[in-house]
Amino acid sequence: MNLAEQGLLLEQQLCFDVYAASRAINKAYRPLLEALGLTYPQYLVMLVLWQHEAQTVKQLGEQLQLDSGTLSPLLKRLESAGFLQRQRRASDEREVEIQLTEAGRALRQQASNVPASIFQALGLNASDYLELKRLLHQVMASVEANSPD
Amino acid sequence: MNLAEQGLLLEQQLCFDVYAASRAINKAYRPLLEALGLTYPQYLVMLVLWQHEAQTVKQLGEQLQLDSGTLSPLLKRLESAGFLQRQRRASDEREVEIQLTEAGRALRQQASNVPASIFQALGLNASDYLELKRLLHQVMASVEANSPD
DNA sequence: ACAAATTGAATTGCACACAATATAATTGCT
DNA sequence: AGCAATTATATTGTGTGCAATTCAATTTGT
Repeated sequence: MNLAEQGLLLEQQLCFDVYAASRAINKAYRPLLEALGLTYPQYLVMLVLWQHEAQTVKQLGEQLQLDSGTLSPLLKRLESAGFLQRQRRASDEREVEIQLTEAGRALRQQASNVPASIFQALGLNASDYLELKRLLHQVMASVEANSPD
Repeated sequence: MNLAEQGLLLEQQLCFDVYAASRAINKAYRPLLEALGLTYPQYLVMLVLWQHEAQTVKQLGEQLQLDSGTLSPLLKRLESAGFLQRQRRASDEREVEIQLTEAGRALRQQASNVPASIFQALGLNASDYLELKRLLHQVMASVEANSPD
């Protein structure tokens, strides 16, 4: 087997591992978030909003690296669920401001035990946790330098 | 801010990083694979088939951790594209055997430069590459121990 | 001032993911 | 042999992701 063919084997490793780990983590969140009526991407949006209540779609997209094609329908579902409201900003009618409802704020308390449960499920000690985070950031920085947004 | 609230901040870090890195990597593959007429999940299926030509849907699913709900339509698209054929196995008609076509085999040569390009784009040295792989495997093992397939 | 370019969201179209269900074939049990 | 349980795949329905397009509002250049 030549070098190129080896690549097509080794290849599958790291990138596939990131992809598989992402799906495995999503699966771990599912039962916890189901109790809150959220999917994992919806939970991420709520996390951002719990930190800073009023955000435009664009600001959410920048933090989550998601575009309006993903966020628009997701935010509508969260609005239907009663967790937030969407309204055009008066100062610039192109922007849509997202605000939590009381139910959306209340959900934060119910979610308070989720992070610890997940951390537990990941099975990493503190230093491995930080090391993994560092390596993922390095990968993202490199990849985005080559294929910018 | 109490501990639970801190978790809802820190929280976003590692799991979000894995999720964001997975999407960033997918984006890096996109232009390379577009030239081959493949998506990233389709490329993963082809990688497995290049290693071992004849596989059932179940065997592919075990290696990729994907179920028939994802694989069935994906394999039909690869069949439409002319890269593989699907046929019921005579010895057990519940199984569908996937076989590469000549075009599917030929695609391997065109893909031979993809792994090196991606490795380059990841911007990791060999030891970081292995460390990241190790940590992701550890996460997957822990997570799957808690929420088995 | 005002046409052209830009910006922010939404929409459309396509391709995953995955839970839940359905269907058909095989195996196991008696 | 015959029926229940199991197995392998497909289908359905919901929810992302993201490229490409559209549309309205704002900003820019002259």
